[in-house]
Amino acid sequence: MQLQDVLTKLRENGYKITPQRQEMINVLLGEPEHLTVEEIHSRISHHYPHLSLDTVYRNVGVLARLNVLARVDFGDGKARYKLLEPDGHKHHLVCLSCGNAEEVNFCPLDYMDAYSIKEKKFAVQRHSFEIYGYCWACRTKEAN
Amino acid sequence: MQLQDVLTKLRENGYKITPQRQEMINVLLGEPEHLTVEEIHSRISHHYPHLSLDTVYRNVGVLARLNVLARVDFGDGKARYKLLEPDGHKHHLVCLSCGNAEEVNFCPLDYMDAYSIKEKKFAVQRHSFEIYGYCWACRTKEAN
DNA sequence: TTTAGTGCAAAAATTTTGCACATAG
DNA sequence: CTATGTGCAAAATTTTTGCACTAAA
Repeated sequence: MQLQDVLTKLRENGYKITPQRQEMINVLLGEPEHLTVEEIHSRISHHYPHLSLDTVYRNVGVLARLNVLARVDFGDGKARYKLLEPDGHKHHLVCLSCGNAEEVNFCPLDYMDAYSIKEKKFAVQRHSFEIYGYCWACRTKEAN
Repeated sequence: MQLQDVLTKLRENGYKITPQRQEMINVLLGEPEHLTVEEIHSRISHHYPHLSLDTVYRNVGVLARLNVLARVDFGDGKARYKLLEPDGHKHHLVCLSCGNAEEVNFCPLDYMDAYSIKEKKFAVQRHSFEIYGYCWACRTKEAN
């Protein structure tokens, strides 16, 4: 997900581009880890002291609803956020009978803790994720 | 993940098999959705009134740490839990240079909201998830 | 019999919300 | 100029914890 995509999404949905939001987007761009609200807040307040936690809470909410951020739970009580993977790749439900493929709105990389990958110093290039099974049409056809 | 696997994991780690835990496991077995603590509690307290929320909280914690349950965040403030997919399938970091494949401790199906799949009445048979890139060994070799 | 588990109640922690003022478009 | 956003403070909600008692192994 790129800067322009985020700004466009905000504008298209009637949200304003405030300095606070720009700061948040700047932090999230190019951040490979999932960040808590506090982490986002603290990285900004260094050089931009006039930012409240409340605002960060409100804006991660906005951005998550706009499908800009993935919200993930790593088991401590805090929600964590990361920019979604760029569009332009999709995953599918693939029917083993008719071969039809329906898009699925989920990319594993958005929800995976990148820690193990990073620790192994593995440089990710691409990934595959497909679900195979039988679609409703084929299942009812076969039943006759 | 099957009943026997759960019981074994508990025993092997010195946890006791209490009626409360058995009730919880029964609810989770054969439940395709991710349940909140309250949902688990309420499904049990119908026929087993002597179960406190605290106990459910404690036990989802235990089971998640034992890698029996996946803990997922769907965006409302509540943690949700589901039994992990059965072992016996693994996903990998595959090196595009040397072809080595390292196991990765993450299965997308555990963390995916099954709602869209269910709505489409798609019957899942299997799935693939692999991450491709370059391992550290190959990356340093090439740099020479 | 010993160690772990449970229920109760209270506390902690994160997240949400109401309101008055500020500001982007 | 108008509608949305922000900061502050207070509130709501989920989750955790201390303690005495119970129960599994």
